Amino acid sequence: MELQLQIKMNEGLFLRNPELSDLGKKIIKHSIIMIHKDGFEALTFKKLAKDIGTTEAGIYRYFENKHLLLTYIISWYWSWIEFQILFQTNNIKNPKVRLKKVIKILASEVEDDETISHVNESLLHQIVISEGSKVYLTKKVGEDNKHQFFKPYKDLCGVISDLILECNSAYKYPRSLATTIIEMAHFQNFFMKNLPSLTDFGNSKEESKITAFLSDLVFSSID
Amino acid sequence: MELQLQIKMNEGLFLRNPELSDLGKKIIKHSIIMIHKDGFEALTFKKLAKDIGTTEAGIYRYFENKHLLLTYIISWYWSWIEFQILFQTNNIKNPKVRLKKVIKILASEVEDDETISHVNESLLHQIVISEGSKVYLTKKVGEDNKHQFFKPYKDLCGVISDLILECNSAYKYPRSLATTIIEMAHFQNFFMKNLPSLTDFGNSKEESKITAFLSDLVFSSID
DNA sequence: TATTTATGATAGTGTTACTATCTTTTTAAA
DNA sequence: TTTAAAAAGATAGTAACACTATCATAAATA
Repeated sequence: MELQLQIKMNEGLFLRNPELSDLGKKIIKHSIIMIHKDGFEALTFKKLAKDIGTTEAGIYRYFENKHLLLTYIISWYWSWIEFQILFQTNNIKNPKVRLKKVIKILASEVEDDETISHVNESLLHQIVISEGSKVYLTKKVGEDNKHQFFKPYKDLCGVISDLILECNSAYKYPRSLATTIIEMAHFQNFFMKNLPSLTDFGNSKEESKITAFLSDLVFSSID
Repeated sequence: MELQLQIKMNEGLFLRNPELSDLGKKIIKHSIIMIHKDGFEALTFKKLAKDIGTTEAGIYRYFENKHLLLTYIISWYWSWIEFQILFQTNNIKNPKVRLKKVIKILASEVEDDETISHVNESLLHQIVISEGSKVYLTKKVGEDNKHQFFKPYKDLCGVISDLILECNSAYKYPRSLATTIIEMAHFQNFFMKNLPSLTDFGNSKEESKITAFLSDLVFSSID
């Protein structure tokens, strides 16, 4: 059996769908590699083009600018993570066990998804940690939001929020707690690796401790 | 009685100390206004110079580049907030009451500090919400950290962390909880105003609800 | 009064973020 | 198989940006 997962992306993010051609997939693949290596600020379409073996114009035919390219790959990640969560928690009846699993998925290194060869999910995960918030921390948030560019993130937040309510229907802040889990899973990871004194796991650098912290935080609140 | 608060800034952040001249203060003042208006990405030294009535070179004599200028004003903010916290919680004996007050200070609009005329703290607060994390979300974090550029943020984290331990000396994650409070005070504010469905206070848009959420989160954890 | 220091004015350079155009190759319909 | 349409390659060009450099002038200080 050979399955292929295809994530349907918002059409406003691209000019030509990168999933439908070799060049498109190369753009995704190499932009992930390059952003991971030197950071988003250092990415230029010229360098990316050279890396791929095409020209600047070639990339502009797929993405209007680099911010939309970043928005694309980050959105893709959120959709993919939502699927991972639905898949991996599918058979778990107990909502608390499920929520615990969700926290773990969000706070752990991801394993590469072999069925999608043009995306290195592990690198992408690290990009989301250090560049993810730049997608909405702009003056154009409102506009981008109108185009529904943040729907995957919101959907994920919705899934977690519902799960929180399943654990405790009386809890008053399910959405804010959901975003807190998502953002902190990443921020604590970034701090642990880069500014360790801002966390309590700077020495060990074990991701399992982030899971422990978040679980403690969440279940203290909703129990 | 006339007091003047002066925050001693890390000397690596500037080439010439902006606090010591008219031009320097104008750079701070107008960069805050401009970043608040159009966002950090849109800021250029040329536009800033024109606004002030000087030339590009004039600004380069104070700051090596715009990222260091941002780092400067954000650091300044964290130092200022730490002072505000120490000052406003000075007489409060009960650590829980004090921690509650700290959460409120972090999550509320700031009032302008009239003693420092070249800084509009209220605008600066909004800048810290939407641009603050960009200061460390770069490939140069490690290097900047070595230069101690993040000391004010870390100091604030330390103050809050100590306070958490005062409330409950057995709590295992005081630092991570401190950064969670700081970051979430800002993120929830940003989401509330820009992507309201990610929070539970999107309709009312009252900052007091963020305080309520964070208090609930924190005191559930440490009690 | 002499000298250092800060500022102003102007020019120049390499790079980035595009836009445009024209040709060649690939794909798909007739 | 031919034809036309779509995608990709090649190249050029532009405005803005992030600087660096230089020289003159004004202000502060010794």
